Amino acid sequence: MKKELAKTYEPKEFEDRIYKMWLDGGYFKADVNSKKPPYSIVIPPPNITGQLHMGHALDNTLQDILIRYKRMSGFEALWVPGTDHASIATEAKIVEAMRKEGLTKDDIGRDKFLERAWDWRKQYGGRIVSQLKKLGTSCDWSRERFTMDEGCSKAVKEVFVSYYNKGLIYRGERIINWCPHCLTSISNAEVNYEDQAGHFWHLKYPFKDGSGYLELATTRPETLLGDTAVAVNPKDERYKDIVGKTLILPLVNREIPVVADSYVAMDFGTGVVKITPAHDPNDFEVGRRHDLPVINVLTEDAKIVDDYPAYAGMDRYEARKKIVEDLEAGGFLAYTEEHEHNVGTCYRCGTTVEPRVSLQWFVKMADLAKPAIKAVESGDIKFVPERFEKNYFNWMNDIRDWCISRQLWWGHRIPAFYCDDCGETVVTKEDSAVCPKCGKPMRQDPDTLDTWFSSALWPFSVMGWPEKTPELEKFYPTNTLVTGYDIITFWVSRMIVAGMEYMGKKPFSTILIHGLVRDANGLKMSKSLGNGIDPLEVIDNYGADALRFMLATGNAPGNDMRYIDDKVKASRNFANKLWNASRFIMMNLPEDFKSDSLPETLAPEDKWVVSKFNRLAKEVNENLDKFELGVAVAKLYDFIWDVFCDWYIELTKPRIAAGGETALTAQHVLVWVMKGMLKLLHPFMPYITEEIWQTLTDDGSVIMVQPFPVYEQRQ
RNA sequence: GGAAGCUUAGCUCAGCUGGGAGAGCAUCUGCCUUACAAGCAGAGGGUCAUAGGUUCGAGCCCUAUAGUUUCCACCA
Repeated sequence: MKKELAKTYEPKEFEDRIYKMWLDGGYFKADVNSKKPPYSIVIPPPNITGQLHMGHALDNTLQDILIRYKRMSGFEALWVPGTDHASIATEAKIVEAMRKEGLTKDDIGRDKFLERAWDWRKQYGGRIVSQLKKLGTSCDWSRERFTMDEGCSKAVKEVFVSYYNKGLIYRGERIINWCPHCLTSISNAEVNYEDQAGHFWHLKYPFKDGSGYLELATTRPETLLGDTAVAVNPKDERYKDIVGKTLILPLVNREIPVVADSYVAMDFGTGVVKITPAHDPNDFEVGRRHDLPVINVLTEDAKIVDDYPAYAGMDRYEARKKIVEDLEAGGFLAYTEEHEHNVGTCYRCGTTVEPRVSLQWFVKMADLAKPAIKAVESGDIKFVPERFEKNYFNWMNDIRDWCISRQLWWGHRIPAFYCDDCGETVVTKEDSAVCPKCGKPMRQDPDTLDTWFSSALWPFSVMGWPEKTPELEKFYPTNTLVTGYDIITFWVSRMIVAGMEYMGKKPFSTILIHGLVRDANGLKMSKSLGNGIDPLEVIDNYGADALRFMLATGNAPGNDMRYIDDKVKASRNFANKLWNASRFIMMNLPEDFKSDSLPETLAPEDKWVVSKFNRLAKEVNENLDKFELGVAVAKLYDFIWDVFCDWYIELTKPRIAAGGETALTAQHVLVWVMKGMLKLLHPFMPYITEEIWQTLTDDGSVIMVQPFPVYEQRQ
């Protein structure tokens, strides 16, 4: 007696059971010694602070479809999972938790802080992993990695030291983006610009010789305190005579020169710019060209420094208000106009960033970028869809040096050591250093590295680099990277750079780019809007298969999609249809039915459905090979519902009722096509196909390791 | 300032290298027909944004325009 399928499709009844069966069976594990051709994917590591959201669900569904397809198609398929330590995000969580206890970082010190952070990671870092499992992801969990585990940390040190020795990393005093809330530097990739309504204050700076005023405009009057010059364009006839004259800085009474610099646009504002080298990137450059002093007027949390008693301790906006009042009172304010301008904000916390001069570590990008650009230009690495190449080239061709030091404790500590006695610097993989000049113990740089520094090494650090491992040998370069377009500059570009530099090989062949999952109104899902849909809730309501199917349907690579509940419902209904079709077949099979192949003689409708199926199998393979997952899934839907259920099954009913030879033939064809459909559908809907397969075959076989149908021609 | 995407049925979207205008949901009609009402049979509904062009033939290729979204750069 065959096993029976439950009367109704209840995914909750079997999804967890099946996932456990796969895990216990070791079906997700990849074998480095396999003779099969390799196919590998490394997961974009989710933040340990994260909870599974729709973006993860989409990203990982696509990866799982590919990896299951390849695994069934005879490849040794490896999908390496892992998580990212997410330095800023995690540190912010810990700091916030401590704040509730009335503690600060300085109160408890670095070691205790890190203890807390690791505890936190132990407690919550696995959360997202177990959530990923609910989706049905067939990652090789025995190879799970963490960007701060021993191996990845070793890779980070190795790269840092080697970059340094090659002269590709330097430390220098530069103007960087500073987040006054996170209290750390951030790279220019981590700054988001947004339009904000503001003002344009026209100020009058008096000449020292009493010959009147020079009018200029600014959006940030509070930085006036740090002005060390005023600039005009050298070609500007209006101001030819005043270059070289001296002005008296209002409120401060500092003497500052008028300099000529081509950076100044003649047709904007009054054609006169106040120069504040410490608080504006362009002014910083002008200052360097004219050898101007750099006067910092803001503290790290963006308050006025003590040097200006009238404003000391005020935050930048408070100071702005007061300074404008004082300027007006002193007769230095000509007039004010409304002005919309772009303001940089921290991508983590949204605080307006403050350009700040400080000592930081940088990676020199220009030379490193060249092979990375070439790898894409030559077609060695392909973006799907292709148009995202432009995005990439745009960023890479105009690449700036990458500020990699962060004033944070959670992360990879910079392996640089300083001698307080003689100022010597040593960069080493060792945990401590002794000054080679004066023999004294050295002090390690307190800063940590940008999170993306370790992520950039991910494709090879997870495979054991810098050791020479069989994993690298077998599975590097990886085949496909699946990620969102929002992360091309942060992550994709830097992985290509690191891969080319350290492996001498691209990190992956194809980059499959997907879009965002938006809410039903087309808005970005976000915590602050509260419009996020929890994938776990959806799975609870409709099953993981329905969610996966929905995410793969009606969506072309690189395009955003909307989450609409009805779409999941439609997917669930489809699963239900398949469920019932298989029930129909099973309840109409004879007791001792055995079937491995098609009968010799087929009725016309049998031939028709078989030929339709073969064509489907061929096309699904082709579509998957071209990453047209949405097209493949639509064809499966159409075949299963329309061709198979609505037509073929209906045609078999009278034959089954008639019994005899014609019934037996129909039964064989029904089973043969059903098994083929299940296999084709398995990468998309792994649970239901496994459940039906095991009930139908009842021989202990597992669908996830069955050969994927290619073009099953009858002999 | 530079670049890209999108505009197809009431709604959400597919449509691969140019030759049939499609799906789901919604609407309307009739069905609880023992696989499935999470369903079945059927119906209505589109100058494929606009204007030109290439072609035997254009939703698809080219040019321009409009609306919309996004990315990059950033001028005080």
